[in-house]
Amino acid sequence: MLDKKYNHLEVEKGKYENWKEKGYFKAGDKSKDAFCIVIPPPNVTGKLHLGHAWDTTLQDIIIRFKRMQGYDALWLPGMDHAGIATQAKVDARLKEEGIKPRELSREEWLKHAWDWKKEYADSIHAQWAKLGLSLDYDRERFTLDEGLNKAVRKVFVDLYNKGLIYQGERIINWDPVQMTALSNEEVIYKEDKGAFYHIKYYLEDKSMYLDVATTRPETLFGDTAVAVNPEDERYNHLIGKKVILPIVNKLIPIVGDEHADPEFGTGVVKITPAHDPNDFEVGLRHNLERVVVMNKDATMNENAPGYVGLSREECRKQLIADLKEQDLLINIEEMVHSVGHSERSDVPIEPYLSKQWFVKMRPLADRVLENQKNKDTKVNFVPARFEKIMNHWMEITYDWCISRQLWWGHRIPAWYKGEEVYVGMEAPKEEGWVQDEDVLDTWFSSALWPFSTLGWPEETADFKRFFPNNVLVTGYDIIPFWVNRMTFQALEFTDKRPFKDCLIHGLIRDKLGRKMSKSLGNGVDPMDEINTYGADALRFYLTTSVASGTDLRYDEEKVKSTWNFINKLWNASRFVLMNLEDFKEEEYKLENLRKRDKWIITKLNKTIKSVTKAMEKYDFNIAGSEIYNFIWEDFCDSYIEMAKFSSEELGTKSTLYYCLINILKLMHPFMPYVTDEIYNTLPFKDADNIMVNSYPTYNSKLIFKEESEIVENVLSFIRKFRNIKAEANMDKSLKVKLENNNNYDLIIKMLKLEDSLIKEDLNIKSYVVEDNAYKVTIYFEKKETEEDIALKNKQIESLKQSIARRKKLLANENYVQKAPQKLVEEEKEKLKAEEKELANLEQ
RNA sequence: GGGCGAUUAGCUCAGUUGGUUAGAGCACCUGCCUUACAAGCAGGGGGUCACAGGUUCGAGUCCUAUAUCGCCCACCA
Repeated sequence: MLDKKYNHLEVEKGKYENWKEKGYFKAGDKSKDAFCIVIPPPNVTGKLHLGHAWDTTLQDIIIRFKRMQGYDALWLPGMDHAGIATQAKVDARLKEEGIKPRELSREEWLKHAWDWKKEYADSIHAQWAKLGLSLDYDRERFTLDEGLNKAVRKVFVDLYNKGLIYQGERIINWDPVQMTALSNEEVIYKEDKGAFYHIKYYLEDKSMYLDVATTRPETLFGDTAVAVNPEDERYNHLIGKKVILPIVNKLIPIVGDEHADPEFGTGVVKITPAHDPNDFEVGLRHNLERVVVMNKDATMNENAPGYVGLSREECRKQLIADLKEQDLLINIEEMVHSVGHSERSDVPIEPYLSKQWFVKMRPLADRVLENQKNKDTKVNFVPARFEKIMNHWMEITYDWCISRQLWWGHRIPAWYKGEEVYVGMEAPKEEGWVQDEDVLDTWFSSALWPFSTLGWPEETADFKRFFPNNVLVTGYDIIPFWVNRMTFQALEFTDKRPFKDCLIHGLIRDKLGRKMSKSLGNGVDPMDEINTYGADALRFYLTTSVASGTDLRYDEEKVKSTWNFINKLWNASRFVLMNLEDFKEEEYKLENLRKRDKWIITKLNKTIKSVTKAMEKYDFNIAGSEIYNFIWEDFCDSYIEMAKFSSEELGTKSTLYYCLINILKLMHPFMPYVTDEIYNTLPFKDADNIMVNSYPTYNSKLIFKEESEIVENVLSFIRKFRNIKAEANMDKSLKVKLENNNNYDLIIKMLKLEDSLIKEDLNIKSYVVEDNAYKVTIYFEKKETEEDIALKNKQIESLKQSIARRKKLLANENYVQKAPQKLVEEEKEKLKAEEKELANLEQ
């Protein structure tokens, strides 16, 4: 028998290990239809946060649901090496230990990194277990696995051979702390206080100067021109002349270029092709020299004589002082502008001319856009509006910088020998080839995740069976980084979408709507919440509180109230089990049922139908509230109360059993632990474990319309009676007269009316409670007070208003003609009922 | 500058293809220790659905405009 109170710590203890041991999480039954989800691999950089808990629980719910429905459901786990993020953390730890990371050899450093990975992988495994995730660990992958490595190399080589990967000197986003290139997606723009520095660029003959405004004066050493707009009549006559580059005192040309916007700044712009992407383009058009003026750590190099070795910031300060001294500074105009920062190291990125590897995006993106037009092969976003984010990105896309000057990642499969370049799966056999030092962007391997984890490029059984995946679950913030890239890589390499559906959720915020962050200290550790309220409560709260795609404000109070709900389920189960103590399997028959039994069976079947429908559509908040209402209101508050009066009958016992086992199954995907616990205490069961059991199916034979209506009437009558009794503040001395009908007994019992009180010879009539088939006259021995009369008048008034409204509506010919007939009929009936009630009250 | 979302009860959120007296949880008020559960039971109060128009017999829901908040993308010499 269950304990008196639900204790999540007791319930959840040991269960996960048991499930794992029994092999319930393993896929591979070929007699069933396949269903597959791959987990968005968490980074091996830290603890899982509430967002992970939300994301993975959604997947676990889907996979448990599908497994119960009889699919061969594979949920494939794995983790991401998270190149730059992990390297930054490993470096930080080494520094704490007094080791300078860059002074280690690559091999030595990698040893530390793999130690780190192991440590964090262990911790992630422990957290997954706490959450109860039914992952198939036999198929777990890591992005640096040999298999995935092979997939990465194959994709790189193939794209290279197709001309879709190239090496080139471009302006890229440079992180001067991590000293690596970044993709545009890894740059976060922030509003920073800055200034427009207006500097005098004198004409060669010193007859006049141009007012050049810049936010980055320190790049002046790399200026190889100034540009004006050819249409700008203030300056266009100067095109072709030369100006003296301040401080450096070398001559640079004035060029005419569209890039200079006459409306912006002073209309004159300095051109630094090696330190600005737009200037780079201008430089190409005018064949300008590119002068790199900084080192990789963003200190000034030898091209900034007199400033060599200074940091960007120091150089700017010094340069401004020097310009001032030489009367070359006009003024400083303070302003706020947005500056790109590195996502990981949070320092301002430096646009930097550098030789890197790029993916040519246009053809790949076009293929995605084309595919999204075909409803049979497109990725279906849920909610659908998120498709626009992907499509927009595909429309404006630019080439993807994929090389990173890091150690932690997939080494680029390119080898050099003098000027020669070799790109291939393996190193060239001959002597003298040196492999590219760089690694690939983390997202390059993540983009292959839905198929590389299944064994691709080999034609493995798993790949054939489980690809495309059925659904991918992730937050909307990851669409540009990941969903987009998985989509074009899958189309390019498998000719298929990576997954049929893409379920999008939002971000977790704190109670005040702020993002959870370390700096605000408002983060919540899901493991703490699990200890306090249990994984089941956390899971149900996270997945049923908001509609898909919207952010969730985390509110601990609600987790608490979810705990109460589980306690309610727990106690209802206790009641059922107490009544099933001697119940035997052969006695379990849905026969000789009372109306009340048929009513709850009907309700349950309707609930099964609507919950299943909601689950199929990933509407977990709807599924959740459907089950919640069924359990609490229908089953506990109504049925159990009625069942108490017939609990000795086999029909009622069977109904209790039928309801409980189906409730447990409906709840199982959300609350695996507590449902497993209760399922195991049933007197007899239909499977070894609830999670491998069949999901409830709607049975139209168990819809008892007539009996249900009668019970509905009884219940609504009971509600009405209690309502009037409470409103009129009647005490226990009330007397009733009950007229009519079949469920007389049930009503008396439910309302706890004693037979002795039912008399017809009382003298003061107060209220007649009437509801379709039933009628009760309530008498009570005290006289009507003024309050009673006022209340009665109030009721009469509101009834009159309602009647008037209905009459008006029914008098509207348009309504009667155009509205569904059923609605009109209902209106008419309600009107009749109200008129009758009014007549009673006015007696 | 372009796009997306939000705006519903004191708070957090639902609200299916428009169907006519808008729901839940928490909070609040009243009465109950009714042996499954007081972490509960019974009952109750509380909303001109941001705002202004429009379509319709009928609008929280569809259309147009506005406001406030949030997010994404682009630009920012």
